[in-house]
Amino acid sequence: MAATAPSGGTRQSARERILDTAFRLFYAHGPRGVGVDTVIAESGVAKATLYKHFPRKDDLVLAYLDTVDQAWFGALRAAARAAGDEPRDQLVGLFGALGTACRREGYHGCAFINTAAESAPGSDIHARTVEHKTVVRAWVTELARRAGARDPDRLARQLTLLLDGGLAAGVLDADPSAPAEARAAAEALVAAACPRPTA
Amino acid sequence: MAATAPSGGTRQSARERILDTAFRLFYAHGPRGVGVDTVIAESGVAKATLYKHFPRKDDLVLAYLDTVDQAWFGALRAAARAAGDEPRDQLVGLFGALGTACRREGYHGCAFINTAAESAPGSDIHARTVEHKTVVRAWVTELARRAGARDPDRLARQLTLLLDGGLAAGVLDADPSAPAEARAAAEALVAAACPRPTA
DNA sequence: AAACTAACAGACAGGTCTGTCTACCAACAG
DNA sequence: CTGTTGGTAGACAGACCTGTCTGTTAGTTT
Repeated sequence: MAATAPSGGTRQSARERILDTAFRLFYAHGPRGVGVDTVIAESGVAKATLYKHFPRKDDLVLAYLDTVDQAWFGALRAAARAAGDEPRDQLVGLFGALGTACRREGYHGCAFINTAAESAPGSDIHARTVEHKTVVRAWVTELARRAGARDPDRLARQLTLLLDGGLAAGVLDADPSAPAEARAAAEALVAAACPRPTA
Repeated sequence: MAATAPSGGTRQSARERILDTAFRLFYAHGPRGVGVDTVIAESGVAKATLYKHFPRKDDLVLAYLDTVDQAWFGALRAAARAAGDEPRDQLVGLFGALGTACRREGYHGCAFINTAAESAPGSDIHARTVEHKTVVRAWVTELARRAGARDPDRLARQLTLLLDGGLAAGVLDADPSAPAEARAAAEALVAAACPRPTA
């Protein structure tokens, strides 16, 4: 999801260099589109070192997904908090993270959707992508509940659909109107689903 | 996007067999996840024959995208028509295609989003996926205009975001609640965007 | 009958992929 | 001084990838 790579000012350990490089390359080309040799070359690490930290390439992909999960979920929470204390406002505010991500150089849609598209449905990697979406939706559901939504599950599903739509559109083109319209639609849906205006 | 493969009852030509097989395999595993040899083996065709009809693998992928485009766009139009003559109802009705696709065996999300995720942004293939989404959105925009929407572009953008969200969710899991909620959200958005109720 | 067309069958080249292995080096702890 | 830890450098195996090439077979047209 086009989040910032974890940066380190000081000299990084081999593990960190591998993860940073993998993050950058995997997000840009998809895990399947990047060979282990490329990660090795660009991170300036020995092959044995990479395979010591990540015995199989899939382990590296899972670590990459964990990194993205933290970054993106963090961005969503930050955007929600920035919208104020009212859960109702936060439900709309979290779409700010979408706009921020979309404007970032090299934005290429949702890392989880993109990775899920190229992984087998039963695999560990696919399961991890599903898990991420489940956790995010659970968080939105809780927010919807606190916002007094008539049916929090329903509102959360609708909002995450919009969010995923905005992210999915990002893999095609990074048109900034998508996040803006997603936010506007979210406002309408929240207004329709929460009985009494909080203010 | 999980549309039906073109079927032929009689003996198919080599070209048709190649396209049908490519459709099935590419949709299930992604174009990059299927080797030309596999397409050859499963379609029972000689290698020279495949390369005669499709000089490069990319040509086969483009033909695959054309097939999906026809099938999915056709399904959208059919679902819209099935909802009646009122453009307003058609805007909601087109989401029926999402539910139908989602319930199909082997449903795996949107072929265009999935393919775009694994293709380079400047490539022919990527351009074709963008073109498809553009055409669909233009069609929805026209529908929104005929429905008397205050801002047809805006409503179309919001509805296609929902549609893409529903399709993107399909690559994670084929939960049938997603299409249902997408449709419900579409109803709310259409109601909010079209000034006077038609009836 | 002869020529042409479409397809089949499969070897082959040249490249890339993952993952394993050997050998070496530098820092540091006891 | 010696053993351990963490890293570098790169050869190697075995599989798979795309795309080309040779040769054969069957049906159709002239």
